[in-house]
Amino acid sequence: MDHLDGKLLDMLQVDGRMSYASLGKEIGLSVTAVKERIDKLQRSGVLKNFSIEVDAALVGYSVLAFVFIAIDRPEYCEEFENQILEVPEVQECHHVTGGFNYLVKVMANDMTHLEQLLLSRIKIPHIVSRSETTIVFSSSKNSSFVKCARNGSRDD
Amino acid sequence: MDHLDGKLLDMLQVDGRMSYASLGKEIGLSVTAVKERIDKLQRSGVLKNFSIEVDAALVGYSVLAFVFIAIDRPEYCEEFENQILEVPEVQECHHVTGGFNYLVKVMANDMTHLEQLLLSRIKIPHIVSRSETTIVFSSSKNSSFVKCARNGSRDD
DNA sequence: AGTGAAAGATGTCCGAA
DNA sequence: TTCGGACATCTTTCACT
Repeated sequence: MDHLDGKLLDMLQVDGRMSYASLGKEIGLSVTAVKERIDKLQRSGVLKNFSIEVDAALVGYSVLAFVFIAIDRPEYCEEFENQILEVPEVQECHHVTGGFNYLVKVMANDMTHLEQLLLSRIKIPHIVSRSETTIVFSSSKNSSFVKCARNGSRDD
Repeated sequence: MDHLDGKLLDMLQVDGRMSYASLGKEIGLSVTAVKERIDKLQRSGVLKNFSIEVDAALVGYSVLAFVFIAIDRPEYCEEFENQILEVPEVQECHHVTGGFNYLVKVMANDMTHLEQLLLSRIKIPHIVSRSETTIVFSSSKNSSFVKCARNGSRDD
């Protein structure tokens, strides 16, 4: 992965529909060379997939929350992760340092929905011993952009 | 936004390169009808943009952290948000409930880089009074998928 | 790794219902 | 909103450097 690959990844994150021709024009490569690089980035797993970004609020998820979870015993961790994988409203589940074991990011339609999710699917009896929920008022930044091109050469 | 729009959004989140023809085959609409719906979803802002997902670890971001931030005085919040917007390693910045004001998600190349980011760009003097950093060991789930289609009708 | 050219697939625009 | 058809553009493959 060199600097040109980084630029390709940055450009495609901004517009995943850019053609090989216009990508190539930006970095000075032919259509075929660009395609070959992108294919290779996909095969290596760096480019996980082509996608779209959806405005969660506009499709009805007006509540966002972060929930810290403490697990009763370490051997229950795998079971917890498996259960959480099944919950579509949970976008992220991180094993973390500190007084809790997991940090979970949850989307919900409203407070009632969040309450129901926490009670019925997240604070799993006999597995989760303690939890602490933080509600998001608003997000001044909420992207998934990963800067790939190193700075130092102009990218205009 | 009806059920078919929801299905389109779900399918495009999984594969943003699906052709109008194959999208149409799945939901029983013509190429033109699919294009018209997708254009409309973009205009309304529900579909924010076409993009790709990049594996952060594979491009060198091996450290992920969540940082709680307490702001000294409420009138410094805007300045904090503006400063944070400029930091590419900060993916998310949420105004939250609880003992802190903000929760920030940060990517870094390594621990040294994280330390440097915290000291030089996040724990801003005279604005940030207190912070608490949680390091991520591993993530069993880290997606940005937003389920848009309501359940009840089969989607095979 | 890179190139250009040809062929097939796809996006886009149109008039009509 | 939806459709099908016509045309422009893009993707993909190939032979070659």
